[in-house]
Amino acid sequence: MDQDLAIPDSRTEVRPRAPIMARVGVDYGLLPELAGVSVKLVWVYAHGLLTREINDPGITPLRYSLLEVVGQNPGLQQVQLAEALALTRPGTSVALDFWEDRGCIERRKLATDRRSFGIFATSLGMRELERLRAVVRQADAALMSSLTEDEASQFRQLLKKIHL
Amino acid sequence: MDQDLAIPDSRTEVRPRAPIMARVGVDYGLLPELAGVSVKLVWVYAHGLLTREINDPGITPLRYSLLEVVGQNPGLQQVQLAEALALTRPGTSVALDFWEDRGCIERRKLATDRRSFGIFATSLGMRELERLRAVVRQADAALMSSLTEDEASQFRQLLKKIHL
DNA sequence: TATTGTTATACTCTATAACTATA
DNA sequence: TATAGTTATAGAGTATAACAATA
Repeated sequence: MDQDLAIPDSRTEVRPRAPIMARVGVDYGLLPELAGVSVKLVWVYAHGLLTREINDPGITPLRYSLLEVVGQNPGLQQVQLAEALALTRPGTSVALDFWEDRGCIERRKLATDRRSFGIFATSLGMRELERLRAVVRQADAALMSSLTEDEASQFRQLLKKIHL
Repeated sequence: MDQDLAIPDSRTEVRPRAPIMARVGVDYGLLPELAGVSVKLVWVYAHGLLTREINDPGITPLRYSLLEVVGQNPGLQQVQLAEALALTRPGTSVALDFWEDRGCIERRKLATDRRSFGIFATSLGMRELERLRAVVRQADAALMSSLTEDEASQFRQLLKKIHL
């Protein structure tokens, strides 16, 4: 697999469609001053890195997040998963179908309320989750690779100060 | 307009669908450690803030960016605009149609190459751009409102170090 | 009557393909 | 033959609406 060491010079390939804003002859006006614009560019970059590192068109970052929460919280109902990840109920259904088709999760009928299920990761699902965690950690490290350790930890703190 | 002073406590209304990750009883596992996850949450927050501040469903952040570049670079061709903003040519066409319908830009036939146009902001377009700049600056300030001045400037620097 | 989950449907973005008019 | 721009079309992703089963 040639993606394992593809951290250093791969930024241009990995950024599929994002403006560069260091282009000769184009004046971006206010845009480079806006934090929001930089946030978007970083997000596009991060999403591209992760998508490439995962290397499986079916597994989106969001679907990985779902598997992560299922693995960490065995037996949650679909409504609870939907709320935890800010998904709609139909979206949750479809995403769980995806993981169920891959044998990674199972829906177990609840004895107490036969309308709903408890969602559990299978042992295959737990192995898949472990595999994805390594991949995701690597993509996140690649995202931070232009920062020092101190800068990266500052960056994480500042991000949380904004969204928490 | 009640949105003018809606900076302080409006975060929950402004964040339409983003997980909170400080929920009791749900373990998010690896997710809170990932910078990429925080970047996405901040982006969703920023997009929501800006969309609400603009308060016009037609004017997306991307369309504002286009008007900004047109205003700063009179006479660019559509292919150049497309490249500068990493848009497809069809996407550029449609976005320019939007601003042309609003009387904000005009396509002027080039004498040198009758296939293409020079794109210019009209005087109405320049006024609209000025109006939007104020709105966008305000949304960006709101995005940074939980940070001190120093933190905000650090944050901008770190973002650029990642995406530039 | 309200809730869980599913299916059907629609809407937005964005991407590609096909077309025109020029070069 | 290649390029600028447009129009048509198709694919994700995500939203709502309608439905079936159960409470």
